[in-house]
Amino acid sequence: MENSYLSEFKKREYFNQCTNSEELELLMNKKKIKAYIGFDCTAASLHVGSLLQIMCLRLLQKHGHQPIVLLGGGTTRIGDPSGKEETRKILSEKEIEKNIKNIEKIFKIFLKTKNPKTKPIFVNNYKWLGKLNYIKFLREIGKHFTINKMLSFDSVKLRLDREQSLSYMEFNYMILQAYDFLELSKNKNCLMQIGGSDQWGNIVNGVELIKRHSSKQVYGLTTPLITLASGAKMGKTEQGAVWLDSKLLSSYDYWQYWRNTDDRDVLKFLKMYTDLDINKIEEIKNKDINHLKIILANECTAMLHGDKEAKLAEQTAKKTFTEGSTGIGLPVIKIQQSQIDQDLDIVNLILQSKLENSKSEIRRIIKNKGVKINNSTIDDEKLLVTNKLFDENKSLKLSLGKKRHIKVELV
RNA sequence: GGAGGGGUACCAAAGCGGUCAAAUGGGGCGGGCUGUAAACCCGUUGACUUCGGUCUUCGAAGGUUCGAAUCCUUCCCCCUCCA
Repeated sequence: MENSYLSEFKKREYFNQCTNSEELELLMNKKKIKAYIGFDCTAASLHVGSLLQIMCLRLLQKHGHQPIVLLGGGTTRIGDPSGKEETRKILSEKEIEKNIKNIEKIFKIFLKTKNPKTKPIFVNNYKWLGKLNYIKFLREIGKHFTINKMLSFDSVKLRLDREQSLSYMEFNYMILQAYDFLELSKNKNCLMQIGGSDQWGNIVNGVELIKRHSSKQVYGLTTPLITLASGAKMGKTEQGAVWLDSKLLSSYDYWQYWRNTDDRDVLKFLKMYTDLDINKIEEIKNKDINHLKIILANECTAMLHGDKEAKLAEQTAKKTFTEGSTGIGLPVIKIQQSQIDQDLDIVNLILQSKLENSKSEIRRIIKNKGVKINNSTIDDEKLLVTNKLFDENKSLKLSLGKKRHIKVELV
């Protein structure tokens, strides 16, 4: 009992609601089950906002249960109205397929794929939703839903209350998600669906549909919406989304994201986003907070990018922030000698680095003493980049503010 | 269908013929303090610039005017009350 899936789920603060906590606990102690989470494929990759869900799947594996990853090729074609104020844009089939492939790769990093009993099962609901027969669907599935009830769900009610249009297509989303669950319960013997708290309504619908349709008891479990101590939502920064994809966000930047966690969030994040043992976290929780942040950053980065990258990011951070030198793990941009010959100035150099994309903004930062080359403040916005600025390895450190550092290499 | 109120920058919200690239607050960015935290303090916050200016922006399109976010016309959208 002590170390069951659900108890650890709760200890790690993943728990928000469950359709039947006690029964599920008993069931999961008695046997290993399959559980699924559905992921939206609107974007080309996943970001930190989905990480909690991924951690739930990892936890399933840890306790010997098997995760099913539903990549919603079908439902992405519809668009979940939950928590949305407006109709989302609908993607083309091609884009969705591409996104699914990309996202699947991410799961293969986070989830263990060797053990046949716990390796993730990937499913795409387009496989069954794509060939639904409308009349048959209405007769078999539709009869179990009352409009009265559907209208009472927050996702629908909110839109109607605000007199914002909700298309019939979107209105059907919850039925399709319920149908997904039914399909997985029938064909994969899936007994549980996990999701964010905004999915509660959709999940309950599935549980009820399965009960009516197949007289089977299945369960729903939700995680809370994670907000940062600052009040912001998890996963977004001013620079953009915190992607779980090295092509979209470097391991160094990923490490930095965790390293910059608010003091008040550190313990929570250690529990939620690392594999560290709960008891161990309790033991170390009074240690120096900055040390804990480094542990957090290392654990999170290692999980996604590997130990090596995590170590490198740590060393680079140490060199950059503590010693003020240039760490080898800093993101690099390359510039051509010919550009220097053609009088490349500091503003255009920064523009090329993509650290900022407005010349006015760059000039402003220079005026406010925010730009440094090799740790010395630049006060002339017309400064030309010369070979003298580069060291013997033909590189130079460019800094914007205290946190944004980049290495410029001359080729 | 009838009567009002409103759409202003990333968000909220003032302005209601020139001094408006547009008050103020939040957010962001930069600096200071510190611990790559929070809080706090200072600066900054449309784009481009040869730093003289130039261009684009107050729901959309037209119009009046030397001059419009501000006045007029049409259209679109939102809110409140009545039916």
